[in-house]
Amino acid sequence: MRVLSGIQPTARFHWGNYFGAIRQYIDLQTEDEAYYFIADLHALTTVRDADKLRQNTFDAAVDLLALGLNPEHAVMFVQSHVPEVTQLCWLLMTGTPMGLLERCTAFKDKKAHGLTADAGLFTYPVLMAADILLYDADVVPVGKDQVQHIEVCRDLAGSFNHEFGETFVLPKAKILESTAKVPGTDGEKMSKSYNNTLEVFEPLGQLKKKIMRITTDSRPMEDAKEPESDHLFQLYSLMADDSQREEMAAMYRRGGFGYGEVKKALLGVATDYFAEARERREALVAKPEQVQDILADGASRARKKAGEVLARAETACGLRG
RNA sequence: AGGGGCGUAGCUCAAUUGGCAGAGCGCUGGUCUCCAAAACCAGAGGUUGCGAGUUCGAUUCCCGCCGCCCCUGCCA
Repeated sequence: MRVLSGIQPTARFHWGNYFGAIRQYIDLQTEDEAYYFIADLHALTTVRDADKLRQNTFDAAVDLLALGLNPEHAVMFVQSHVPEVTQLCWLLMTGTPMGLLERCTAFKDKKAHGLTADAGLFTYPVLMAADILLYDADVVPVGKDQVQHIEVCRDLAGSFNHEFGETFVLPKAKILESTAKVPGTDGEKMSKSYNNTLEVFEPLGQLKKKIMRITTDSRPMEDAKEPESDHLFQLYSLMADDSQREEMAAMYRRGGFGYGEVKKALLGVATDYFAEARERREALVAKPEQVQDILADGASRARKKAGEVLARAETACGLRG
């Protein structure tokens, strides 16, 4: 079994990213083989600032390592460090029906929002297919919004296999149960595009300000409140242990205490929850060359596998003897 | 490719005949609040797409380029 997952370095990771996806990816790293890459080629479709892209890519690497991604267990690399992916992308693109891409909702959505659609955005699912097929991945953990792209990948791999003979492993999507709802500072789903995020490695002073500004309802302190329906409690539950959660729930039901208290408690558990990761991050930032070494090692391991698969595909379609 | 329209703050848009670049929303800080929200007060934010030209002076006028939208064609 080989698990593969990529993450775009478009912004710093927030709680929604972590509890919704990253944590699960990291938990899967002890599968037989795990490949994790930072999708800088995909990020290039939106991040059009060289320094920013460089910095984002480095930050993503450091953050993932700090959050527990272990290069001993998983192959961790930067997408563009394995140029084979763009070569495979072309092989796949030659057989890709336009209609398949036009049907992808991610593309339709962006276009509907008036964003300029360039060819890179349009062919994004093909690059994603190359990402997956290049490493013979069996399992791709994704949120449900990405399931369609996995289907595209299977379609492309299937038709290539049909035309040129068995070449690619057909991957399966592993749909990540969104076990926990992660609301943002306005109570809506936490998302960069809603500008309501709390970042995992936010400076603590800033985190405090953001938490204190989380929107609440206007009920007075005295009222008893139902904890499950409150987004402050939902956030608290993500990071509190069982006894803390019970205690907080009891406080809600009893009434007589206010949201200000909950926010302070939330800041407390959030600080504790990510404290070790923060320390690890500090240590890594102090030694950037160590991070680069990890990425270089990951790239060379990834390229070994990628070279095999690309050669197989090139032979199948007649590009090499 | 030809014709037309557009390009100004993060967003939507103003700016008289060519005369100190503005408003709303958003953002930041403050008052208030258990914390917020609302309300009120204050503040930050700009190479006016890029480049050249005319002019004492260009967001405004002329020329070139780039990008986006519409119409009409052309090619495969």
